[in-house]
Amino acid sequence: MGTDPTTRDPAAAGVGSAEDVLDLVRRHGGRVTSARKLLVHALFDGRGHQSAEDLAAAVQAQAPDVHLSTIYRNLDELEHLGVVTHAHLGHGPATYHLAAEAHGHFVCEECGAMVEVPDTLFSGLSRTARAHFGFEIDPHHFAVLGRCAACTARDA
Amino acid sequence: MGTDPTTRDPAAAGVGSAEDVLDLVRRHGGRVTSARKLLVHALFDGRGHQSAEDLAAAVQAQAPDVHLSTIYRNLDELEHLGVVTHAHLGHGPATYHLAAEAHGHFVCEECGAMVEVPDTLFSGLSRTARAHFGFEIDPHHFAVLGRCAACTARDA
DNA sequence: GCACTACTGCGAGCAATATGCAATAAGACG
DNA sequence: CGTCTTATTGCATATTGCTCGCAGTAGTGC
Repeated sequence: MGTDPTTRDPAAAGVGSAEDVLDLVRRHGGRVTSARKLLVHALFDGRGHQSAEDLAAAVQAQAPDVHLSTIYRNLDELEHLGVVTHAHLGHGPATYHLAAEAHGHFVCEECGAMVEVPDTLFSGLSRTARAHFGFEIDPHHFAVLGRCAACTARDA
Repeated sequence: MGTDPTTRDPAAAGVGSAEDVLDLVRRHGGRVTSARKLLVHALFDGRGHQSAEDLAAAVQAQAPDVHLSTIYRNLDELEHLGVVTHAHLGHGPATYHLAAEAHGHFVCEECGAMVEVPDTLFSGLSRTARAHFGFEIDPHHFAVLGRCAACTARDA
């Protein structure tokens, strides 16, 4: 991956809709269950940074007795398929989103504000990391902490 | 903070030895207990990235019934004093080290290898973050994930 | 020494996530 | 359409990393 915006699994590339994802699941020998269907739709609908619990709530709005562990298991599977990824934005729960929408995050340690950051911002770091350490960074998984503009101003 | 290498709390600056730390603790109205003394020594001795559990083990080698919760409480206090910081290098427990030795981390998602990264590597990102978002990054808290040279080579 | 209270050990509690198991239901096949 | 296979589920329970309340202990100023 690195800063390259394409997804890891070639089969997951070009997955543009919930139906595409479900097709992919089927092609991998998976079954399209109602829980899975609802979860995938929740991922496409509620575009953003949803925790497993958020997603569970969204799914349970349609099918109340889908269990949280089912959500975790399905997120796990979708992650293996390269369709979704999770990111850690702080000390709380992880947030899940479509892999195709991967981007970096800045999170304010003081107020918790979060900024979505285009990958291009990391290209310099990406280059030096590769040059100095042969390391291919993936700037999406962990947020970069710090202090947002507002808090920096207030503290000064 | 940002990429600035000095520590946040001016009182914690120039703390170069376990005794210095204990003095600082005393000056802040804290007591120098045996558990605390051992913990601070463990932090100075086992230079590196130790989890709370590691540190507990080191302390317990001398005083077997120091409880893990005491370790956590003391680490917390030392963190407030600006003497130590913790970093998250992956999905496991946090690692603690002296704040004066702050540095960035690259962690390989595949093999778990960790590279300590000088702050200078982040100066470009630091600049663009400030310029584009007014955001002062602290590149120490969360590791940057990715793939190390060995794994990148093997995968290719 | 003595009192005062920070600190400790302990056990319980918590949030986020994982897992073993028996019951269920996709979906391939006839 | 019925049957069979087995992926998937719901549930309960476990695990991990960390936090908290409490009653007892032990540093420190006097």
